[in-house]
Amino acid sequence: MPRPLKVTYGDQKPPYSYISLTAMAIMHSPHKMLPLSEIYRFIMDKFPYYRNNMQKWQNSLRHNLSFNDCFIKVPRNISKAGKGSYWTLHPKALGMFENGSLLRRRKRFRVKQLEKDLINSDLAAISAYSAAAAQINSTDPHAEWNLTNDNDYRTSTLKQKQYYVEPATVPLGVTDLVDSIPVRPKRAFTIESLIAPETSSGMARSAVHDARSIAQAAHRKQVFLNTSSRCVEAIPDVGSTTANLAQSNFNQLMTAHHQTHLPLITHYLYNPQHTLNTMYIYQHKQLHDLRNHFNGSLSIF
DNA sequence: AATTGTTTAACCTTGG
DNA sequence: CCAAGGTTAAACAATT
Repeated sequence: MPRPLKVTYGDQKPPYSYISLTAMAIMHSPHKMLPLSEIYRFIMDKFPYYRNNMQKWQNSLRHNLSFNDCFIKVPRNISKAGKGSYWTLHPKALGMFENGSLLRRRKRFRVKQLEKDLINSDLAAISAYSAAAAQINSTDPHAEWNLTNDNDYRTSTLKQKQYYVEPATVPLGVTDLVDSIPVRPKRAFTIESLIAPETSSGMARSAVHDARSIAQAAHRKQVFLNTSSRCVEAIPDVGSTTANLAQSNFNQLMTAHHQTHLPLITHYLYNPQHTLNTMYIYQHKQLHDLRNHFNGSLSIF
């Protein structure tokens, strides 16, 4: 769990860009995604400077959210409460400040239009799932999954939520899939940790982790093959590329994944390093509901 | 009506 | 210096 920022700047303008501030807010949140109002709140809580001239800097911040590819807008149909979407970081944008400066990045983070389109189609699909699930069942049997009122970075911890429903209530195989999602090594989004270079032992470990990930991905693939007929049909399209994905051939991944029409799930199947776990969980709940409702047939795909 | 999001455009700042 | 990154302003659409 990210440790709280202890440095205060009083009335001084903190030496962070809006992008940094926003990323900090997101990374400190329990689900690594926040609605706009919570981003505001984080910044104002941590940096008194931003308790003034709110119209001005909030306008700037919104500009940054829209303008920069590193921020992804995640639809919020999971519950009707609240307005606006959630904002999260593009998984590949985490190295944005690797030069150590939180004021100015070495290079703007950009994604190609193709990838943007693919992400957007994912998100649209999530919306569709959410809408369908909401229609199916307005009284949510798994309300504890809702993100509503659970954005508070001050009180929440990651362990507080049982993200995974009890095994008995989950279709066989899917639990395995979810449980095997690798937990990202924790790295607090603080000045110190961002400036600090990766240790050599950390590098070595990540190589090991990489190798293990490939095996895990293969296992997950098998599990998933066993759980969804649609997947059986879809996966052959991408089977030949899976071995290479640890080399992070992301375009290949995205293309393959797009063909499967299984938004985000394939991110995890084939890219164990993927960091949008909150999005996955979000999606998974919808899948779960739909799976139950359609009694396994999942014609919605 | 207020909030949220998108876009354009000018200006300022910084690193190379 | 200058190109790229960052800030600010502003108009406007969309959503609730």
